[in-house]
Order: sequence, then C-alpha cells, then structure tokens
Amino acid sequence: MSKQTVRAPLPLALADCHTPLTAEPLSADQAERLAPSFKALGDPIRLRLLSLIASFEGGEACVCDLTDAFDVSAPTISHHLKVLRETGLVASERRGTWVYYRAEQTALDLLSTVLSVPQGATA
Amino acid sequence: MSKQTVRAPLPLALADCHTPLTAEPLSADQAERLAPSFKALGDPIRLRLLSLIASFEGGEACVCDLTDAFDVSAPTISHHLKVLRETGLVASERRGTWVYYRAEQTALDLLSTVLSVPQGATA
DNA sequence: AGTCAAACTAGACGCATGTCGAAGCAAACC
DNA sequence: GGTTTGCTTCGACATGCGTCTAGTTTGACT
Repeated sequence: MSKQTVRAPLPLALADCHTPLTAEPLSADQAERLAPSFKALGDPIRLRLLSLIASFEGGEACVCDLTDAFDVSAPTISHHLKVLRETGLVASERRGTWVYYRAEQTALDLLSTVLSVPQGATA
Repeated sequence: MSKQTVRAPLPLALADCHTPLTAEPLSADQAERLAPSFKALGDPIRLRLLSLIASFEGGEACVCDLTDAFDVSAPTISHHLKVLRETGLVASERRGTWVYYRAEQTALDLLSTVLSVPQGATA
C-alpha cells in the first residue's frame, strides 16, 4: 500500500459537463457538480499552488517546493492541497520521503470548456 | 441618471491575466485578482444564473425570469446577481420596471483562457 | 396623490472556510 | 531502536458567506 497514487474521491464528478455554460442552461445537477471545482479555484493561494505545480519542471512539484513560496504555515498549504485534490484538480503521489503533486490537465480543460464561448457568438 | 448600464466596480481587474495558469506561475497579485471571479462561479445558484442569463433569448434576462427558476427567495437571487455583477461576470441595465442582466463574454473568455491548456502540452 | 409591482438594501442567523499550533504518521538515516 | 525530516490530521478560533424576513426604493399606471 505504498507508492500509490492518491486519486480524487470524485474524479469524474464533472463527467457530462462538456458544453459551454453559455450555450444552454446548466441543470441544477450539473451546477452542483461544477461549483466545487470553481470554488476550489476561488482562493488566491490555491490558484498560485495550482499554477506553481503545473508550471514546475516535469509538471510536478514536491510539497517542500511549494511551502516556501507562501507566507502561510505548512498545515495551511496542506489544507489547500487537499481541497485541490478532492476536487480532482491535482493528484498526489508519495515517493520516498516526499509527496509530489501534479495538475490534472483534463479537469482544467473541462472547466475551460465550460467557460468558453461557443462557436458563432455575437460577443 | 436613469436607463444607465451599471458596470462592475472593477471591470478590468483581470486585465493582464491572459496566459494559461499552467504556462507560468501566477503572481500573488494576479492570483488575488483572479480568485474573486472563480469564487463567484463557485456557487451552484450563481453558475445556473449565469448560464440562464447567457442562454436566454437575446442574451439577456429580466430578474423576474430568473427568480422563478430557483427555490430561494428573491433577495437571495438579488444577492447572487450582485456578486456576479461586482466581479464583472454580468452587467445589468434597468429598463422601466424591469432590470435586465446579460453575461460579460469577455470576462468569461478570459477565465477560460486562464484555465486552458497551452500549445504543445504533453498531457 | 395613491397604489401596485419589481428589485434592492439592511440586519440577523447559522454554517462553512481559512488559519494556526500541537500532535500524529511515514519514511529515511544513524 | 532512536531520531530527524516531510507532510498530514486534529482541534480551536475568527471571519466569511448564503439565506431569510422586513423594510426601502424605483418606476408605472390610475
């Protein structure tokens, strides 16, 4: 039970939300599943964490690399990483002493699509 | 002072955040300005409101059209619309008795870009 | 003026969330 | 085994946020 990738509890919660939000009204159900992801992005520290992780060399970053970049305590960083993990925006894996996080491009791409302008928009 | 479009207090708060979040680390300042927009999208009712408004005929919706679609009180809808307005995601205009809201495609597009995958991503 | 309807504001209430210090776990190293 | 280092969990605290009822404003129509 070591060296196992920790997946988000609800990795496919966003499954059938592929169409832009502006194209047709979101169902209550879809909104309920999309909102937590956006809420997770709604904190400056989490945004920077995600950005840092994603733009790190090799696409993944150790927690120790992240902690130093912020003015908050290590438990706080750990908490924010947990939020990002539970919404499927990042995945974590322990390798020896260190825990590495990487961004889940698929989830980001899906959220991007939801916010995108559908073809033939009048602006 | 009537029939005037009410603009968001900080319409250009997102001005220089055009690059994907995964391309390079977000500055603390950029994150601070982006987060409120994502936080605004982090509520199911606000997501549905935005989606409803954007996909309404003519691209705009009267508040009375929106209120009926939800199980919460009118003041609560008003509160959520205010949040969306203050983050620049929607704009409102009073015409006679009614107030019409429309989605700010530019803001949505910017947020979409921030989450998008930059060219040549390894996935 | 008086009235009515649409929308917003004010104030209050309870739950959620960000933060911390202290304690706990896990892996490596002596 | 004992210790150290990296990271997470626990429990507590203050603040923020979603919701409501009640009251206010704005415009239209007699």
